[in-house]
Amino acid sequence: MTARPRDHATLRLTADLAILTVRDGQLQVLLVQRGNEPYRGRWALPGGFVREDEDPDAAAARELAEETGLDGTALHLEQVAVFGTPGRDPRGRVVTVAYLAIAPDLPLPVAGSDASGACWQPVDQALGTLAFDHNDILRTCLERARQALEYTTLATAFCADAFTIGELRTVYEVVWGMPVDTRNFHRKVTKTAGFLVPLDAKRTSEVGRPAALYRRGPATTLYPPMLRSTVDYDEPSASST
Amino acid sequence: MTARPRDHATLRLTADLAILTVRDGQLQVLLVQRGNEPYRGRWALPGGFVREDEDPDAAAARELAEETGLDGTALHLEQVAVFGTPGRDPRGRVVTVAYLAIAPDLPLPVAGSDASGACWQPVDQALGTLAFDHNDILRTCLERARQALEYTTLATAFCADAFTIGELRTVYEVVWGMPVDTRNFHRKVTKTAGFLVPLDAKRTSEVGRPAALYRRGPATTLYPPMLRSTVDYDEPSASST
DNA sequence: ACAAAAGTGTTGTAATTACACCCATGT
DNA sequence: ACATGGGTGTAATTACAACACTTTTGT
Repeated sequence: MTARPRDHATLRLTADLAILTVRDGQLQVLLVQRGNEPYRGRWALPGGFVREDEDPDAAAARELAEETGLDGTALHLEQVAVFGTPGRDPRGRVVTVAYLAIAPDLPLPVAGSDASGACWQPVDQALGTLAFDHNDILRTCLERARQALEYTTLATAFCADAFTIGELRTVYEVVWGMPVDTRNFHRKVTKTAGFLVPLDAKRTSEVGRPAALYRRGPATTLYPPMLRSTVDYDEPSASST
Repeated sequence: MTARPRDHATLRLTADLAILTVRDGQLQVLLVQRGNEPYRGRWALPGGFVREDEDPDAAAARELAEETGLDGTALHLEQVAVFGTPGRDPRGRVVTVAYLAIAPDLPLPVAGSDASGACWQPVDQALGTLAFDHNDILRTCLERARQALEYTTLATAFCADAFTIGELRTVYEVVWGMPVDTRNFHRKVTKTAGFLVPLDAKRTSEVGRPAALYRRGPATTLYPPMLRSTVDYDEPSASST
């Protein structure tokens, strides 16, 4: 309990975001290009320092709003994990809180970003190329997102205010990377109370029968869950095994 | 990207632990009594500062070993959430990483603790009385534990090396706070591949038929999950709604 | 008419629930 | 003998996977 000198090293805290969306039938993540050393010119997850009188969650919401140009509170944002291995940032002792954010397919090419460049990239393409330990962070956030689709109504966060069941199904297929039976999916989501609220409108696309439009319902959890055929749920563990 | 003065406030990081166990048919948590201001004399979750060249996960494992007197790597330990609201600690800017740890019913009354006192307390009794924001932290960890019992084999972490199915069932009943059908539970856990490994021994208690002994199997996930009748799964969200 | 996507029906199977019932031990 | 907890059998119910099939639009 007595504070010995090395017992309370001061450090800096950042909030890094994995902002995911579905664009062009792919799962994409918002990246910024680093303008300074280290990793100058490399792509990284957007993020920034937590300010002196700021809650980490608030810092994440602020970053999210800055990067997307949208009101961050309108988007899904959740804490995922802390990454604090010494040496993970060459500039010194920096611990980061990783956040998962979900955005609908934004029309804008991301304005107002404070980095030298920002763009959406397919996660498959981004994984393995990122600066710092951001590949690990992205992988962890991806796993969280895949899991959340099973047990929660998170998938609707990928959709605009009004969406069709086909669009929602595409979210599942893209995030999980596997096909989902259209017929069973339709029944499942329409019969889960509170998942979808039907609207009195239809959307007619280029081809095919017009689809009914829905908006998000009040439910946040899915019971029974929407299960993937191949199950590989793993509880995040901090044990040093 | 340019580092303005207030953009990288330095702060101190702690790791706080909710160490849970089942004792006397109750879910209990390990608490320490604070020896210094603030909250002197109040009970709090064990924890401590993350050292200068230490990973937060390693700090948690170290604290766990100190408090329980056991090798921390033998116990289940997982990151749960970050609590960093400014003002949560009157001593200054302190952000904490909350960890959930699970221990079997330890025979020792916790030796070697560095706080002025340490003891197991029923969580029902502890909730609402703790120092700092530890009530919130404990509640969050509890919810995580309840959830993990559904989808993972975490319950075995509450048991000693060898245990009976009845003991395992008690864990579920105590953590969930609801009765579990003995017959169906037995079938469920014995038919889930990799959950339990039968031992060639039986334990005969004071009364009743001797029960077969088992040890943990290699499985970490439960499929299909062990579902509670009343479902209230809620994904932790950091959105400032 | 045809292609394409939306949406409904049906059937076999897996899993859960809610029981009744038997087994092995100490007193 | 009987109480107590361990363990098995069975039937009704629910949910799901895998299909065939119909509907509604644009070309």
